[in-house]
Amino acid sequence: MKDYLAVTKALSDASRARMLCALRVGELCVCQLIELLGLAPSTVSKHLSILNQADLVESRKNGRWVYYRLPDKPGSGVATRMAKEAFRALTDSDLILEDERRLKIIRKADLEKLCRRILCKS
Amino acid sequence: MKDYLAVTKALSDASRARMLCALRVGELCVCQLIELLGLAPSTVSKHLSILNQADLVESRKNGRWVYYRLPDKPGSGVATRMAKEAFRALTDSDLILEDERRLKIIRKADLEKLCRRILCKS
DNA sequence: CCTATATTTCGTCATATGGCGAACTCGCGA
DNA sequence: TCGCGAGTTCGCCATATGACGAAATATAGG
Repeated sequence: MKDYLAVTKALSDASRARMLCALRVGELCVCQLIELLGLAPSTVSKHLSILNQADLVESRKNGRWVYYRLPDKPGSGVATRMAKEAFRALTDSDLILEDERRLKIIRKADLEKLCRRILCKS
Repeated sequence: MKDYLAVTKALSDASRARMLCALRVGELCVCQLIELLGLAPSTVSKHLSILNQADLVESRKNGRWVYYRLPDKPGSGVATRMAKEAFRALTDSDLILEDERRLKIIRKADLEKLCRRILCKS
């Protein structure tokens, strides 16, 4: 029940659901997710921590940047199964489709410039 | 996204998850769920309302009693799919197994007596 | 009709959650 | 080694959530 609640609570937030869906294209840097969602860095970081504790994402540190991704070996646990259904439920969502469109642009941008842009905003 | 959030939020609470699992044995009267969970009638009613709005349960009124059940025709929507995974994740939970044990006793009890017992408690 | 009663609705409270900015951490480059 | 900067942690605030009891609603039975 504990695992189940961690996963379902993690999935039951729009921002976290958007992040998960975004990560289907491959691993993303935190600053790319910040740009996608338009939220404060601290907020995005917190969301990622919640997803991580529910085993819905994994992370990798590379220099100054931290990359998040969907689990490498999708296990047979609660997280994998529920995430799969979440994806199925959301792929047709306007919000998610719009995110995917913007993601293409964001991924093409240079990470250095992307991060600077976030700094200018705040 | 709206439907998705309604379903996942509804599923991400222990009491509501227990109710859903309990309803797998068949329809149950509100007072039976009150007895099972040990919560106040108003609290249980609120939970059922949330499950109902997410299309996770249906209700039927019969005289003084209201019966709740899992959807008759399990559609192909978000609710059905996510509920299925919830069941799969929880069937081995100690809490759910204990609930199933107690449910057998509760279902044998007379509804009149059961309701009176709740009144005495509160 | 009037009463008893199963359920729901409403108001209230304590806690949980999501958001932010400030301060901290840690790795890279000057 | 010093600072810059990406990411996290912390503290705070506003709102959402889950719990209860009291009051409202609806229905069976006298």
